[in-house]
Amino acid sequence: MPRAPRYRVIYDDIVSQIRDGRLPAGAQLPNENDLARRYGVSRMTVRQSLDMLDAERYVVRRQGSGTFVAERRSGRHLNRLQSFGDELAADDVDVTSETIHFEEYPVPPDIADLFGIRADDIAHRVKRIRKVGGVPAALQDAWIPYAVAPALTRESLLEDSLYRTLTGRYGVELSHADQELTAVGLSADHAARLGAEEGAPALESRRITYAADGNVVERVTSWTLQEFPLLLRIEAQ
Amino acid sequence: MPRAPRYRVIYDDIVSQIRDGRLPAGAQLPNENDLARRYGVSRMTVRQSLDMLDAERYVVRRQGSGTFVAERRSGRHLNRLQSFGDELAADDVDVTSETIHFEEYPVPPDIADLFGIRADDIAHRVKRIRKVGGVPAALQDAWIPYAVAPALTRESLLEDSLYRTLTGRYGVELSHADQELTAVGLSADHAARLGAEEGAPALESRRITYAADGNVVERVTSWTLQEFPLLLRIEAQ
DNA sequence: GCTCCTAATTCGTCTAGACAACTAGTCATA
DNA sequence: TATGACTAGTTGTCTAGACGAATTAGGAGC
Repeated sequence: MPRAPRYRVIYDDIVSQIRDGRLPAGAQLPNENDLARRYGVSRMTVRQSLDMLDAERYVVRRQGSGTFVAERRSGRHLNRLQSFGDELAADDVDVTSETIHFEEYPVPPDIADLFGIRADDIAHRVKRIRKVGGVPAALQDAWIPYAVAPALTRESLLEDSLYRTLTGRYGVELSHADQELTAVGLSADHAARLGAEEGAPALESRRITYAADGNVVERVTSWTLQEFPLLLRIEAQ
Repeated sequence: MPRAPRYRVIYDDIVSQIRDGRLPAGAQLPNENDLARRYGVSRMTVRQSLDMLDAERYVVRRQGSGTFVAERRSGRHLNRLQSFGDELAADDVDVTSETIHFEEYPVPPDIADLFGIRADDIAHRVKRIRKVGGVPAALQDAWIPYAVAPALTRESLLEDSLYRTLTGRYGVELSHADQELTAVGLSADHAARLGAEEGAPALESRRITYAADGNVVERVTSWTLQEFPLLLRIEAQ
């Protein structure tokens, strides 16, 4: 593990303060000069951390006034790379997961190509139903290269999200994800699993997640029912 | 028009070079010290411009190697706030627009509240069909406060995108947009206009665009057929 | 009470450097 | 021919300031 740059350490520290409630929504952060003194860095370095926090909507900056912890909106926020559960966490709803399929499976050629392995090599394949307040909300079909998480078990997916398992247990440093969104009609099989009608409209998402070293970490296709919108904020150029 | 900061001027200049092909995809930019000399600023200021270009995928930076113009993927890129046409511009397809409805219309209460005007005040309402290569791809239903673009005409929408009309002709400085995505089945009316079956799955997007001064600039609901995916890149936290 | 002005506070922009980390070559050597 | 060390070039990180722009609180004057 290479040592993280200081602005990253400061960013992580403030994120953890926001996550665990030490810095509640709406709270004002110490001003930039104070932060610089406290962390023992120059103001420019603190600003680099705040730039990241701002870009990811953890904080709102107001010139002349201060920097404040952002209020969260309801829905699934797509601006940060995070688990399905975290995306919804601010809603105070119960997000659960039911694994309906878990095996090590020979990969088809397109997935093999994506993962940079040989066709018919083994990868994890996990299908899960995500429920919100006990109601099925989405179905996920994930491929994970065996090398990324050799000891992945059905149990390890129960207690924690795949994202936290990968980043925590396997030390994978995530970089970014490319996501493709379309509307589709549910197949009979998928509809049955989600308790919906065949052909019911659903949001199909094909996501490829990359690690910091450039390797592909997972390829997930998911179908989300229309009652669960995705939220997205786009910055002006 | 307040004078733009230097990093923004440099950003705009490089974007325009990329847009018009002077900097083609894959080309290497001058190094940061060169750019600083050319624009007569310090390297940190150039880096601020490059940070923005990087965040919006205009360029890729490789430590030790250089900064390069990014290759574009096919589809509609949602990471930047830009017009429907610009989202698809890199695909070398012909994006056209057919205005099927244009009038000044009393706003319903929810829109009035959003715009900060009184219910039954007047706003522009524009419905358009967007076509890609002559084929209907999406239907857009937009509300624009009268005050934002008092002289908006049907003709002005023909020759240029709404975004460029607002930013160019009316000097509106855009800040960001909040977007909500769901899958829906098309209504009979919408399906007919898009040449699709009633109930065909479509991506419904409800977007609210904000100006830099905090005012709402437009509220657009759009329905996109399933053949035209949206692309999105999500950064790790 | 009210308005206007001023001062303090805060974030925004920008400088001119320094050194570290990384990449892609070149060149000597086994 | 391969390998490894070296080097030039590039972006990454960081400093210690300076001044500008926006907001807010408080006081002076009415």
